[in-house]
Amino acid sequence: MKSVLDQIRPDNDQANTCPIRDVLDRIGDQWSLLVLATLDPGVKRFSQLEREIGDISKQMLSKTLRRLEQDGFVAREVHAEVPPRVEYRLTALGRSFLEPMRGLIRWAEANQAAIVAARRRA
Amino acid sequence: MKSVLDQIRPDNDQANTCPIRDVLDRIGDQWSLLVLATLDPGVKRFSQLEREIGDISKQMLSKTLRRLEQDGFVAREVHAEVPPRVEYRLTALGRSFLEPMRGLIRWAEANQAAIVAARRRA
DNA sequence: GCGATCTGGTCTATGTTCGAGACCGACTAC
DNA sequence: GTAGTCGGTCTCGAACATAGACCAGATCGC
Repeated sequence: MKSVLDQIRPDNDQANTCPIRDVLDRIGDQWSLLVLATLDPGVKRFSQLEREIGDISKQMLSKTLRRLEQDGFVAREVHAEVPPRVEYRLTALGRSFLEPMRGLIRWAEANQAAIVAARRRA
Repeated sequence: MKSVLDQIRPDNDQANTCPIRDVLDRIGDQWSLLVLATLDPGVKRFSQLEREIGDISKQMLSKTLRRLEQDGFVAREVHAEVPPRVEYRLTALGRSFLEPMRGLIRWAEANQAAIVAARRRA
């Protein structure tokens, strides 16, 4: 009778690290998912990500990329040229993460109208 | 050749409201998902949610619940008694949202070890 | 030479958000 | 009268995000 969602609750983590809270605290911020999605088609440079995302600040892009790299979602490759060239790409882990995300995205597309309607009613 | 994930990018929204960004900005915060998950088994009262989640402040619980109610994920029912009794329950929309979430949660469970390992390596 | 330009960032000042915890009304139990 | 219950709200300081200036180091036009 235990729901998968039970796993999300804090009393379920022996070592003070509930997997879902851990993962979602890093992914669920304003930008991480957006960066991952933008990186989905292939390798991109810093300024390319900046342009494509549009409304992210350099600082947040930098910070987000560094954390995603730390966590093994993206790989960073520096080319020692002038001007410098830095490339970012998804790792296998990053790509595998986007799989379940697509389900959520489909849900969002299908149900946004309902949410907007509820918002208007309220 | 268009990825579903393309939908996430800002240049895809005519009316400045990309469905996925819209939905995830509200759901992807620290607490919303946690509240929804806690509400999954059934009706709960305010202080019950507070106790079960544990590390949420009253303010954030209140704010999160109000936004989830606004967006049509949860329903709020006040019983005019003393002391007051307020019950929260998932709506059909809220329940349907948890479906795709389960995929993400399974991914988190399966891959957290890899993330922790990457973090240690970095 | 002299400046403008390119890149991938960092630094700083300002604004927004968050958690802790005090406080509240209305009523009950002692 | 004093304390406790419940579902919140208010205030305060701390943490965090944002915009935008700034940087090095090399190359380009003139």
